[in-house]
Amino acid sequence: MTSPRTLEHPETGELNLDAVLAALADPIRRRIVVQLAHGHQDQACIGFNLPVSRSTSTHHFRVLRQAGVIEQRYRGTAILNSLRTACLDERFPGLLSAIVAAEPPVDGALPHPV
Amino acid sequence: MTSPRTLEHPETGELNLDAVLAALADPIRRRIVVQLAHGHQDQACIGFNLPVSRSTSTHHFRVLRQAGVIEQRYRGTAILNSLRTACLDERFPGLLSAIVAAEPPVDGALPHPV
DNA sequence: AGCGTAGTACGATGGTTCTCGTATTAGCTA
DNA sequence: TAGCTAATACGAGAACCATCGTACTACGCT
Repeated sequence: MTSPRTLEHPETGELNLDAVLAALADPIRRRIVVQLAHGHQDQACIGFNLPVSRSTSTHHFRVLRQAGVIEQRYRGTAILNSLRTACLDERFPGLLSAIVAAEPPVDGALPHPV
Repeated sequence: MTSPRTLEHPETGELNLDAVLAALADPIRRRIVVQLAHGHQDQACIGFNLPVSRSTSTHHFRVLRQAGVIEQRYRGTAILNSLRTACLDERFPGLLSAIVAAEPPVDGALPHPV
């Protein structure tokens, strides 16, 4: 039996405003965040229907995770993504909600409604 | 008499979250914004005591202006900078204050106190 | 074992950004 | 006019970033 795969996440106290803002400055990454904020917690990467290739998608999810914006955990072959709302709000109160509120909900994100 | 120099600013309705977040993702630019927010409105570029060369400083102020974060207007040979607080709050409510609040006040920014 | 699915690793490419130094412009003042 | 100050223009270098395709790993299912 091999050890289970793990993913590195910064702790709440390590969250860095530079990294968080840089992560959220990209429209594709903001789209991911908005979808997570609008009730699509624990969705696999592939469910976000992003307009980029799989490898680029991996890249964007990794940037969000390393900045501490999302949490990713394995589940079978997939990865479940969730927003680190509480951590972000502790370190940078109001930031996430301001950005999510400024962004319109994503259209056509889910081809087959859940 | 030559026509007075002018500087291009985006209108409130043209403010774009991509550009604003990218502008605020840089620590030097955020330092400028924090100083402006903490009561140093209408300060000339040179008064910010930034740890970069003059040309780099010009670059950062231009990025902030073109993103619509600051307003710049000529006054003699200098440029007076001010935060576009109202515009930003209209388009992206709570964003600016969340970022300013997340950033500690700048130490040693003003070598000779005003 | 074999196959399919979800995601990663790697290398490459093209574009953007941060940084600088030097030369220059605009306005003020002596 | 000459000199000073504040800022810009321009060109260059280095670093970074988004994107892709291909090859690969890990897991679940049949």
